[in-house]
Amino acid sequence: MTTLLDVARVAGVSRATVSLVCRNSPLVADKTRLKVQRAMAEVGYVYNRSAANLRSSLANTVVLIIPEIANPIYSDLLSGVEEILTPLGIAVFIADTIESLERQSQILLRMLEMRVDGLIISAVAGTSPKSLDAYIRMGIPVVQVMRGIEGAQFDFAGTNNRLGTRKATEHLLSLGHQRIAFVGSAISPSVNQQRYLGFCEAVEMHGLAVDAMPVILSRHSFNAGALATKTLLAQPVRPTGLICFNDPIAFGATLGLYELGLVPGKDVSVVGFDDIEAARNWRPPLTTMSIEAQLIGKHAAMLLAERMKNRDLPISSLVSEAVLKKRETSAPPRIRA
Amino acid sequence: MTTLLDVARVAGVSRATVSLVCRNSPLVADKTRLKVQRAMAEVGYVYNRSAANLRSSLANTVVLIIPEIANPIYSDLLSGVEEILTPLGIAVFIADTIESLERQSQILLRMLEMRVDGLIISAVAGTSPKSLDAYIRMGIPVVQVMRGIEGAQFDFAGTNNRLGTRKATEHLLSLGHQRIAFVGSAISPSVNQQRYLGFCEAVEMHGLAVDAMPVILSRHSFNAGALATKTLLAQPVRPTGLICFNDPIAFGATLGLYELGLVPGKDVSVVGFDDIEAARNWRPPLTTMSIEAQLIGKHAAMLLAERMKNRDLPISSLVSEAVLKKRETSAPPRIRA
DNA sequence: TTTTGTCTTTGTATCGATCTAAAATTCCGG
DNA sequence: CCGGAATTTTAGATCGATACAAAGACAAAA
Repeated sequence: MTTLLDVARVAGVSRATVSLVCRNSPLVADKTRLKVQRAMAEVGYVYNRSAANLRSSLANTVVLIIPEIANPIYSDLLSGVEEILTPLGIAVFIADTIESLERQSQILLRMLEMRVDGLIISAVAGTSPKSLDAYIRMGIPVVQVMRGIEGAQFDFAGTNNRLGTRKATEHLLSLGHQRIAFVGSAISPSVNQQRYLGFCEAVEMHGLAVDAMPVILSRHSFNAGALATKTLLAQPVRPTGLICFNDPIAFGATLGLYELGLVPGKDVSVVGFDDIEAARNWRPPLTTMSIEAQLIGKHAAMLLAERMKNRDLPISSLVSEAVLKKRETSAPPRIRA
Repeated sequence: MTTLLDVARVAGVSRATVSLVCRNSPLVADKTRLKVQRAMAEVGYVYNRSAANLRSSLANTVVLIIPEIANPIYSDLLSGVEEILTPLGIAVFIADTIESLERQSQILLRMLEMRVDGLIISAVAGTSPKSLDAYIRMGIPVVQVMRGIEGAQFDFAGTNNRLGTRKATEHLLSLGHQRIAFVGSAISPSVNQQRYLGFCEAVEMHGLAVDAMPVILSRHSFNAGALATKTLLAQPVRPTGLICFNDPIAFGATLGLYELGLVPGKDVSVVGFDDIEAARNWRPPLTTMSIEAQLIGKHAAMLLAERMKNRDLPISSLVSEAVLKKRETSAPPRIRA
């Protein structure tokens, strides 16, 4: 295994100089730099980050902790994060907690032991702020993304859920729908609460009774969305529009409609939430609220980068607004009420 | 920041003893171990992995490099890998190359610099075996998964693609289908080649003409699958069954059928490949070939673990057989030919 | 009591890069 | 060609855990 010393010997300079070249410091003269780089190539030198990290306590590494890697919004989020951090020479690792508190604390400990430079976390429901105390003690910046931790004092990047569903619901109301169902989440109670509130706001602002609007909770799968939809449409008075908690549920809803011989966007309108990539590739293309996950990722990364530069900044939130993507699953209701 | 020395002082033992406790060595007496653990808790000690890694050149870390994190088969793969490696005290990191050779080499370099203990890689198309030479030089074990690298001498875990599509096609043939289309991949030429071969084999073994079977290539999106399907069904002689390259394309195919007013599994049969979680949650549940990605993940991890113990083992492959998951999108053709 | 052997514990050198402060070199105007 | 400033380079200590060999503790056997 070759080290700085080997390179130094071949290049005929000191260890310290080679180290400076590694970190491309402006201190070294161009001639020397070239000589060193040639020597590095010659001996096949590979930088040892553990050693560097031990001495400098800078890992140039940030971890993105997400609850469910299979959910495509997190890959959008990741690409936003990388867009900001990669040019800064920071590597981004991903860790998947699979919605398990135990796994999450394992991962948190591991990252602490690795002395990562920062954390972007979409915490599992029920996470205690105490589980991040060690990070505060060690001065490692933490940014919350998408999901906040109750009672935690960290920067946050996310979307305005309440406003988002309000806009979605207003869209259907303005198309003339009078009976709109809310297909909520049985998985993320806190976010669901916010999104349901927005739904209620829109309905009330339109002078309709919230009680008249059916509500059902669903898991985040196609099948669950389809079942929920079939249940809703089996009721005596059918809704003409569906506001879904997220896109996968909305996809399930359209599948459920097809099974009932109904055409989404013609017989019943369906609106999703998130705007994952599949939404624009759906048939028919799904009307949904875009949270612009990639932008949220950029926000989170920017907050983290700022705080890495200066830990005394006041805590801040970057809450973006979801925008309506009107596609083909929403239209005026067939029969005006 | 507290170190081994701080703990040692509080516990009244030497630094070396504390180090042994960290690695829960059986050498320390139970009484001492307890004393040390109490001291650790008291001073809030956090293990420093960079220091440990520098000295022992053991990172207890393995990286899984995948080309597309949004593809759900990789999350199954990951869970299989973790099932094997986590109990061994090895942390698994995920890195996403987003099908970019440049990003892949960045990541490979980074991992080398971190002196990870092993690599499981599903390489980007066009990867040169040379890009892994440094790993051979440094004696870091590498296992290929799902996709092989042309000309590389590493262990491999994956599925038998040819046999898989052969079985899928035989399933439709045995149901009585005479005209079956192959909806291939425009993205992964090498895997597509293998899968198409299996399709041809089945057709020929059944005494039918391969030339009579329509073939079309598709990207891996719902939309592309739907379009391909509509193109196929616009032909004068319609296929009664579709063998799709993977599940997302098959999903697209069912959506395309719905748009044409046809019912998947009744009017036209659709068979997918991979058996991602969404397949059993699809409406109707999708008939598909399960590659058991989780099992493949376990295989890859086992191969890696073996090689970490002994680098002189002969190179080996673990190729598993895909199994048919007969669900509701396949049935005998409507009109017998 | 001494010897032997098993269990535990420890002192010290070491891993490879970085920090610091100081030394060496170069540059330039006078 | 010199002095002083600016630019480069360097020696040596250091980060925190681990390897190794050797020492200490203790019980049982002689």
